[in-house]
Amino acid sequence: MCCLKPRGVTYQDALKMSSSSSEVISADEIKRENRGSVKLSVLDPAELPMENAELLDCSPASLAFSPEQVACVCEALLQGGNVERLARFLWSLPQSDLLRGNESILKAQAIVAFHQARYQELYCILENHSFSPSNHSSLQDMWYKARYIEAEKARGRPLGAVDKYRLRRKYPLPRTIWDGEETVYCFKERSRNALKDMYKRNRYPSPAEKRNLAKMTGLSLTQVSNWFKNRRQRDRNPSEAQSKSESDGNHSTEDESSKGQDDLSPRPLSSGSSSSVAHGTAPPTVYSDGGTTVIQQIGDVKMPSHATGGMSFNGDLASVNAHYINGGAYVQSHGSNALLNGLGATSGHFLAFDPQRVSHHSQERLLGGSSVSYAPFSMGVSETTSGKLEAMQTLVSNAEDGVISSVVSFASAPSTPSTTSGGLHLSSYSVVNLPGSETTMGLPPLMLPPSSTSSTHGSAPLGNVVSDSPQHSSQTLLYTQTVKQEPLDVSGSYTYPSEMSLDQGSNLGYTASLFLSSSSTGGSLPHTVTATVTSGTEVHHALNQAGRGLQENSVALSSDYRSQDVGLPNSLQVASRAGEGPVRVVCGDLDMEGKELAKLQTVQMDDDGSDL
DNA sequence: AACCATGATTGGAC
DNA sequence: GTCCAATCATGGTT
Repeated sequence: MCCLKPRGVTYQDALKMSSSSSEVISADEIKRENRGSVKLSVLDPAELPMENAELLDCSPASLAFSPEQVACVCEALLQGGNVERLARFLWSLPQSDLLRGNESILKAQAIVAFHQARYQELYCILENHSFSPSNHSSLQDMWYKARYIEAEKARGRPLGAVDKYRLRRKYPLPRTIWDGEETVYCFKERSRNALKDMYKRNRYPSPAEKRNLAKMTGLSLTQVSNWFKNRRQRDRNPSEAQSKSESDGNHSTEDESSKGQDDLSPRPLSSGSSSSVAHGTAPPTVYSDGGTTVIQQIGDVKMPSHATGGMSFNGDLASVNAHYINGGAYVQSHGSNALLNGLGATSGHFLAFDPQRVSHHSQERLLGGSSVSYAPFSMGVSETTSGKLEAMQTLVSNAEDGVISSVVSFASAPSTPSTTSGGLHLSSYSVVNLPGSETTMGLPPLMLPPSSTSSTHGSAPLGNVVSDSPQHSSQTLLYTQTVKQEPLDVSGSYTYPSEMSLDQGSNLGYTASLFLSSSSTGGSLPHTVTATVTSGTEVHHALNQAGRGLQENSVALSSDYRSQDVGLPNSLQVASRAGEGPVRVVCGDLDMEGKELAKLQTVQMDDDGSDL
C-alpha cells in the first residue's frame, strides 16, 4: 500500500534532525586540524552545516560505495547502535543504493523508521520485502512493537497483555518476515508434528531416535526428551493433566535439565506479547562444544557488549549515545583487490574514507578528486597529539592452537608518516607504542578483562606472529579450539591523519567493518569470524559471523567507549573459524591521494605461522 | 481474572 | 542414565 520512500526526507530535513550540532564542526575546521593534509570528505551531508557548499557538492554517489560496502556500513552502524548516524548515512546514500533492495539497507531503513516513529513506512518496508530468517525475529518484534506503540498512543494508556494479544491477532506478521509456521511455546508446528508422528509410532524413542528428532526439529535433545516425557505423562493421567489438547504424555528419557546447554535455544515466540524488541536484547548463544566455548551470534542479533568488556553491541538502538567519535576500517578483498577502509567521524561527523583512494603513502596529502577525505580513527588522537597514528595489519597465528588470525593494528606512531607497503613488508612498519599502553599482539582472550590483555608489540618483520599466551588459554577457547589455522593473507596499512581534534570527554566510537569475500577465503566463507579491537590496554571484543546474518560475506563491528577511559584503538584482530577454507584477510594500500591503489598485498602463512 | 496449554524442573526409584 | 509423578512457570485464550 504505501510505497517505500527511502528518500522521503530531504537533506534539509536531515539537517534539521541532525543538526543539534553543538557537535558539528565544519569541514574547514577539520581541514585545519589536519593541517590541510587531508581533504575532508563528508559522507554524510546531514552532518555538515548547510552553508557548506562542499557538503552538497559532495554527492554521496561520488563515493561509489559498492552495495556490499553500503550494506556493511549499515550493519556496522546498526551494531554500533546509533540510529541517528544510521539515519544520516541512509540519507546520504543515493537513491539507487536505497532502491537496490539490499537487505541490510532495508533493515536499516526499517529500524530508522521505527525509531523515528514513522510506522507506516516501517510497515511498508516489512510488508514489501522479503527478509532472511535471521532477521525475522528482530523485525517481527519491531512489527509488533510498532503496533503496540501506535495503539498506546491512540488510547493514551499502556496496553495490557490482552490488548497486545488482540493487536497481534489484528495485525498478523507479514510473510516477508515470518516463515508462516505457527510457533507455540517456542515449538514450531513442524516440530510438533514430527514429535507427534514419532510418538504415535513409538512412545519411547531410543536416544538415537531422539537425537535424530532433535536434529530434524531443530530442538535440543533435552527438549525432545521433555516433550516425550510430558506427553506420556499427560497421556497417562488425563485427569491430572487438566489439559491435554493433544494429550502429551510422559517422556522418555530426559537428559538433565534442559537449560543452557542446548545447542539451539528456542527462540522467543514471535507473537509473544511479552517479547521485547529483539535487536539488542537477545544474548548471544553461548554453548560449549567439547570443551570449547563458543559464543555465537545467531542471526544478526546484537550482542550485549558491555558484558564482555567494551564492544558496544548493545542493540538497544534507542539508548545509544549518539555522540561518538567514530572510526572504522574496512578490510575488503575482491579477488586481487583489497581494501582497507575506514570510517571516521568526529563529534558526530561521519567521515568517509574510501580505501581505494587513500594510501598510506600519502596520508598527508589531499585527496584528489571528488570526494572523500578521511580521518580514520581520528578519535583518540588527542592523546597522542604529537604522534602519527598508524594502522598496521599484521599476522597473528597460534600454531599450537590451530588458530590463525590477522591483526590490524592501529597504533600511534612516533611521528613519521608510515611508508609501509603492506603485509609483505611488515618490517617496514613503524614500531608504535601508545603512551601508556602496549599494542596488542596475539589473540586477546575473548572474555578477558581489558587490563589483562596487553601484550607486546614489535616491528619485527612478520614479527607480529605470536601465540596466545598460555595464561589466556582458558579465555580464548573460541580461538584456541574452534579456530582452525589456515593460510592467511594479510596486508596493508595506512597512516592516520595526524591531528584530529578530540573531545576528551566524549564517547569514542569505533566501527570496523570487515569484508570477507569468498574469493579471499578460498571459495568458502568462514562460519565465524571473530574480531577484537584493542585500544590501549583495553580490549574490546566483537564477535560476528560471516556468511550468516550479516551481509553474505561481511562482518561489522563496532564499539564505543569513553575516551578518557580508553586509549586509542590500536588494533583490530580478526580471527576466523575456518575449517571451510583458508581464511584470507586482505587489505590494500590506502592512497590518500585518491589513487586507485588497492593493490593486493598479501602475506601467506603456512601452518606454523611463518611467512611463505 | 480465570482458565487452559504446555515446556521445564525437581525429586525419587530403578 | 532413564523413567515417572508432581509441580512450577508462563504464554495464550476466553
